Amino acid sequence: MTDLPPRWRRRKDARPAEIVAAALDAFAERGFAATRLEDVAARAGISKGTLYLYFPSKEELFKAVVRQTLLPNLAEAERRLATSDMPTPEMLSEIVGALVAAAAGRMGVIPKLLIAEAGNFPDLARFYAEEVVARGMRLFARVIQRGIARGEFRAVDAVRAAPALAAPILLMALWKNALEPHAVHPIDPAGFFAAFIDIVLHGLAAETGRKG
Amino acid sequence: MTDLPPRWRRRKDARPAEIVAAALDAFAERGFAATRLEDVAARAGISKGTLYLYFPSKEELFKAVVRQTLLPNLAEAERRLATSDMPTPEMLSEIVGALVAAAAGRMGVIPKLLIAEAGNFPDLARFYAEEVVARGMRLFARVIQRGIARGEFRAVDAVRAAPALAAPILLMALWKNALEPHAVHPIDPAGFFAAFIDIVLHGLAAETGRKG
DNA sequence: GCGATAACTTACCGGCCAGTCAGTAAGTGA
DNA sequence: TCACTTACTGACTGGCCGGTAAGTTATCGC
Repeated sequence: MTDLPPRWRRRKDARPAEIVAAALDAFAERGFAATRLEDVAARAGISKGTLYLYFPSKEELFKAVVRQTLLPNLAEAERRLATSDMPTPEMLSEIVGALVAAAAGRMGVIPKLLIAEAGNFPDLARFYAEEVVARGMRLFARVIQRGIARGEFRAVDAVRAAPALAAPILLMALWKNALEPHAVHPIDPAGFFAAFIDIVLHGLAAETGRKG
Repeated sequence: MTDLPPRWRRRKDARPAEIVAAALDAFAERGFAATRLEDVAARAGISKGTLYLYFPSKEELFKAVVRQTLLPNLAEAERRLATSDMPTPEMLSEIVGALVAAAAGRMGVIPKLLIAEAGNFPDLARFYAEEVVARGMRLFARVIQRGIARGEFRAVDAVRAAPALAAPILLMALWKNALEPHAVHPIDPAGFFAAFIDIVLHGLAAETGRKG
């Protein structure tokens, strides 16, 4: 008679990742404070009580979302940093291009969340500032240095120029994940990146006999 | 005997501006959702009830904060756009420099608030996207066009390059108003801007007999 | 099958805070 | 100085939501 499918299943292993994914979606839409844990639970196909079996509080869930979304991209960036003999302009273009693309996607909501909640989660803000932003800046500075050392770039101040490479990533992350859904005029990520990298590479290029 | 100062004074004219200023501070620290109207009232030196005499709801107060903080800067930007015969590189440097400086100051919290709350205030988000972002992009595109027309810049795609000029403004606004308070490594706004504008101006400069 | 276990649900609690309103006292003007 | 207006106060409330715990049911070992 009652061979209906069970009302729920035990899936202890899969839950945490599903909850984190659901929470990322929910936070992306409404922000941390405004999303109800009941909504997160519903998106994950569970009840609120179950959520508390896996995460002790809303705050800890938030931290898990940030860490788990960020770490794969951090690892990927590190991997890319691995030695490569390609010319520095191409290398720079590849690294920044990959990050701009990632920022235009799902990962881009993380900066948005962190910026919004920095005041309420100082430890997370410091983690992000040091482990992500500062690390990224060092990476960019090293790439520029490499170009200078190899005679491909002018002798600019690499440390001060590094944020200029981070800026388009941030712009793309926030535009795609906050304003564009409400805007009339879209930005084409590929076109924007092409124009940006064109200017930067021309701007950094070693001079070959011009005014100076 | 009781010549104490009065417990409060009637200051109908001054209240709204004071409340908006207090709210901007409070929102800047904790974000919109997490700030209590009682805190805003205390900062403004009034009671919560008084606040409701001037603003019908927390949402309307938020909108007033955004509009009143933004409009003076918009007007200033428009004014700067006014005809000027200086060379385009200098003009570009002045316009972007002024905006980067403004972003590093008080006005910078507005992008932060809007980005965080875009999902919850679609009309504000659209207003900002169209009236501020899109307008700024058009301004930058026009400046680049001007440089090209006068033979000072290479023939780049002005519309696609425009966001590259907006990016450092955004970076500065969010860095100063969200992450820097929790970070160890500061960014020097002037140094950053100098490096950025150096690269961009070199990158846009008309070619004078080099490889191509 | 048949407990035993633990993954999951549901109903509930308590604190917090936006928003209200009756009352109070600063100002006004005659 | 006194009657009147109104800017302002502050105690209160109603609903919302993070968090909890008692109860229910899938699953697994025997």
